[in-house]
Amino acid sequence: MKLTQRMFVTVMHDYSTLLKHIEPHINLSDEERTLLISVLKYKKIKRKQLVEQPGFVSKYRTYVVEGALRAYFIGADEQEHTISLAVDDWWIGDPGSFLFQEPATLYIEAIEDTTIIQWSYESEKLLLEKIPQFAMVMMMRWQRTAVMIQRRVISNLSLSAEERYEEFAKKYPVFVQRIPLYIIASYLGMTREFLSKIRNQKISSKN
Amino acid sequence: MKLTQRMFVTVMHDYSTLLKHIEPHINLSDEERTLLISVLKYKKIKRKQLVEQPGFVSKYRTYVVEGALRAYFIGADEQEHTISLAVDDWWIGDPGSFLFQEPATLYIEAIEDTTIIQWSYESEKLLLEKIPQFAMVMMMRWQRTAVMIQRRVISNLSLSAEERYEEFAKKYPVFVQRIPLYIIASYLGMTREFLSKIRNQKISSKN
DNA sequence: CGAAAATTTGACATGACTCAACTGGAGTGG
DNA sequence: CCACTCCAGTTGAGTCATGTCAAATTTTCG
Repeated sequence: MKLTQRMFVTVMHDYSTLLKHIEPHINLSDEERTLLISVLKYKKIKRKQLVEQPGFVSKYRTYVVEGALRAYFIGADEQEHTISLAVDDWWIGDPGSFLFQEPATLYIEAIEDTTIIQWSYESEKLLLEKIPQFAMVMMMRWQRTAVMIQRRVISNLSLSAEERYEEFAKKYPVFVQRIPLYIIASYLGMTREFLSKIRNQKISSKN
Repeated sequence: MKLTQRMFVTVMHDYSTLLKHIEPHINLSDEERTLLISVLKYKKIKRKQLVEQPGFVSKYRTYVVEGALRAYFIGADEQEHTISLAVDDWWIGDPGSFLFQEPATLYIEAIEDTTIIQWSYESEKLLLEKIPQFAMVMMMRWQRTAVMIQRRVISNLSLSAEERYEEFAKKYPVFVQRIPLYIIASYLGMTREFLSKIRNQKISSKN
């Protein structure tokens, strides 16, 4: 009985989703998998709680097992602007702060109660050193990330508020269900009021 | 005399800027440097000439030795939107097309007569295979790229047209000198006319 | 259940766009 | 070396998409 309890504490966290995320791109030896897992930290975050905030250096990469987080900042206009959203099986963070180990500019906040897995800056160095293919996986990830962010720039440049919302709703139906309107509006670069009007126009014009 | 001529043709291209770009992050053995150089292609591009265009798969990474290129697309609004600009010692491309080897959506066009260095998709695979630290360098590059693009999203979300221009002019004085106004406007997400007005207002208000 | 947070709605304001006409180079060819 | 065209930039008048503000309503959650 004691044994099972200890097992629960030290082993029972479920890293399978994260491993499924990484393993298709890489063949981990048993040692390597053990190293990777040894470095992971499992955390539970309550709704509204902050994972990072401006002024503090970002020490961890954050992978969302389940729940929802957002990254936002407060601009000179004193408005919140949402930079990124992450639900189950996505990553989120303040990449500039982590990369250069300088104070963050973003808040990372839980939109729902959320469970995350993290690894530290030092651990990432270790992983890059000890697992030859790890850099490759990360490279692919960052490249895809860059492509995604660039797509967002493209929408911002060429689409109207209504078109941006439509594209968003089509691309991320999950977000439309789970993320409050005012956050979506701040992600799309429009006011809550205007997004509200867009939504209701759509409904009424469907009759 | 014959010998010098051959040397000119096969050896004389100046890869030093590119190597300076890469080598701080990596210790290349002589073999590795030879491999890298063997894979590079040196090209001269005339003003207005296209390096890539929509519908064609992007086969090369492009590094600008000197000159200026831009990446743009034509939106549903039939307007040109500039996605990225590159002058001396920068990279440019359609990363989505290269990564997934699917048809490009972007035009890459020379703004001035330009010299570039390229390597192919296959070569990149080779470099990743043969040069252990190459993935690491690329990872860092893509990570920095992602951070940069994200900064642009931040400006788009939180700044007015005038503020965006001011930030741009401060950050990239080179571009203000060398890139025509209508391209800068399309990069910043505003019309040529409006940017023209912003510029002239600024001058007149300085008296 | 009650307070706080999120959303909706309407009237009004404005930043940025559209259109159209004009100006001033920069090539280009005779 | 002029004449011509073409492309980039400028300017102004009118318009439209989106923002602002404020109040009413609905939803959420402790």
